[in-house]
Amino acid sequence: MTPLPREFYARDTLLVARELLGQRLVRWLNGERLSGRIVEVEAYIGETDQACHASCGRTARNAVMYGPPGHAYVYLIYGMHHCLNVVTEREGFPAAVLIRALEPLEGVATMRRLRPGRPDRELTNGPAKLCQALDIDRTFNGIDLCARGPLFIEAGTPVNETNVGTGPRVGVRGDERALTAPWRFFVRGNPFVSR
DNA sequence: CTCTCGATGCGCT
DNA sequence: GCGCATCGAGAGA
Repeated sequence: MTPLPREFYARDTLLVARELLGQRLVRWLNGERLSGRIVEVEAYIGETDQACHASCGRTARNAVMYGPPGHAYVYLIYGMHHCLNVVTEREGFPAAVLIRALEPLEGVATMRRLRPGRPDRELTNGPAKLCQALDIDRTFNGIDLCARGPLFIEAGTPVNETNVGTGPRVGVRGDERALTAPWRFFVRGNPFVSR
């Protein structure tokens, strides 16, 4: 329907991360609407966060994180997988939320075709898996998620506080703070949460 | 189910 | 040249 407004993203990253749970990620692919409910995210906040791609300062790769909020930051990892983030906070401050898992809602048949041989629970239960299921690659890096384009986030079903789980981020490296900060948020008990 | 390990491209030092 | 915000195959239990 309507993309979430830029003001949604132009806030504290931990608040945005928490409130992204339950929202709906929408992807238009060849005239078909694919979508999923966001059930797991992680926050990456500023140059002092050693797990953040901006921890070594601004580069060509992480430039989008320094830009205005509400844009997609998509990167290639391990030479073969893509990960989707949404840029948060004010322009000039590098921060983003990684979308780690979705519960498939629309276009499941197409997702199955894009991830052949996988059971339904493994269509979108990881950051690179969901990019594969929704056909998201680096050509989406920098696109505006607040426009009615091929990729955006719209209002979904809110997640009650008692159903929100938190914990340290997955697969990160860095100092004690990076390893232990509880900046991963997920919907408790949801079968599509990764790991 | 759990664990281990290799794949593979590219941005950065 | 190194190292990565991951995934999936294969082995074992």
